Amino acid sequence: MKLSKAGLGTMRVNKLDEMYPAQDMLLQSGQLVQYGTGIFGYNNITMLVKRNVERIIEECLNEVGCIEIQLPTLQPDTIWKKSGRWDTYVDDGTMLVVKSDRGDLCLAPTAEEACIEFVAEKLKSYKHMPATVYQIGEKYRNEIRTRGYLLRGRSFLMMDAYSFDTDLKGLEKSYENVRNAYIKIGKMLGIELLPVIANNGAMGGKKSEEFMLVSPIGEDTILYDEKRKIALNTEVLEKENYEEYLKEEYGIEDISNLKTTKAIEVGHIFQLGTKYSDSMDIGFIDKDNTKKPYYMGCYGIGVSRLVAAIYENSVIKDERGNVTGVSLPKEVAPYIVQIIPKLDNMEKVKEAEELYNSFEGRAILDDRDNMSMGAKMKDCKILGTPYMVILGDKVEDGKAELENTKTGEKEIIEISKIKERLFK
RNA sequence: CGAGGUGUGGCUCAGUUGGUAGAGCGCGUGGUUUGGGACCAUGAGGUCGCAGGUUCGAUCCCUGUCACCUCGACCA
Repeated sequence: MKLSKAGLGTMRVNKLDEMYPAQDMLLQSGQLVQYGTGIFGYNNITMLVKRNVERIIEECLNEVGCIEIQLPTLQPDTIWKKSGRWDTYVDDGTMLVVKSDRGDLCLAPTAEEACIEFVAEKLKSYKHMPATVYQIGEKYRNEIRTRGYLLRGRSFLMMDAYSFDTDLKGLEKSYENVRNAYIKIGKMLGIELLPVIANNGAMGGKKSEEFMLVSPIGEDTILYDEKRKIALNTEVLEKENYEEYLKEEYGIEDISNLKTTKAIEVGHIFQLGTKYSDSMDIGFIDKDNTKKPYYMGCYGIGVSRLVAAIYENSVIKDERGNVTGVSLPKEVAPYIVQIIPKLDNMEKVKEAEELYNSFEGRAILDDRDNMSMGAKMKDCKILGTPYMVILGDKVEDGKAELENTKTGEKEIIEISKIKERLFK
């Protein structure tokens, strides 16, 4: 991307939101555009970060045998009335209802009903299971209280997966399978996604864990011990018989000496059991030729929330603690390097152009004139590009200064070796 | 839905004890600049959220309304 043609508008930012500096910066620099409470448009870079996150999630789920599908976002009230959740969600205000002359519809807040209808015609026999399907799509919830820009909006991108098994044992296996994929997703994203024991009450069913990113801006409070690999959401303690729940489902007896930490919930996985199969009366034919309910699991990842969390987790500060920008993890950064040539030096401009081309779309060339080098360096950090290459008078031809924007480390390197260095 | 707060140019905000508005940044033009947010000159851009009321006159006072933000119950 050439910045002179990017139409990014102003990048200089004023005083930033103390709680969510990274997202305020995105808004002020035009990388996010707000349309209303909890409703945002994405500019090029934020959109591409989101797409990279999607791609990583897809790869990890595909690897463990999940099948990607696409369910409708606009859904008829009929399937929701079948499960009994229409009235619940309409009454509590989370459901965005669309009235039409052909009946009521909703902008789906989640898709258990749609998914079970989807598989009902396909997973007819025990021979067709286990099966896990997933989709990545926009979800809508008329949140009574939105919060933290993309962290909780009324419209958000969510990956939702649903597993179908013939019995509880199978469900436990499918659950474990997706759980492992989630852990890998965290690794691939370059962040630590921590499995945290959650209250299973909300969706019904047995086991339930949340995947959290430890962060001071998190809404949730967790109890955590890194060595013993125990983490649980404090809301579990509000549960009746929580000791029994922890022991039976997770084999945990001792929860003393856990330290308290704030965390952002980016994923949640549930063993639903037969709840929806029963309420909607949908199932399969088992070996003994009788109809039985599916054992179902459901698994979510808030993709847009994850994007927000990654940004907030990537802020860089100056000595005085002021936020000066972000440095995205290489794993999700759409542009890995930002090239800043001294424009009145034709040799440097030529070198910059060649380097830019060699990155085949993964680099930003700052070719804006009438702007100081220093200003461009600041802008690099506002866009979140992980590396900066400066081609100026201070280095001889054929060499450049390479800076890691996260650590601030700088080195003089031969231009021909930059690409290799960044992709190793 | 309960409690608080804020609406003034693209962004951050001043201001008018009531006489229809300013700054910095950004944007346009000409020129000088070019290594961690340079400068000079010049220009464009606002029915002061919206609707009523009081007043000779309202962006300012009153009432209503809408939008947005923060805190509670809900959630990826």
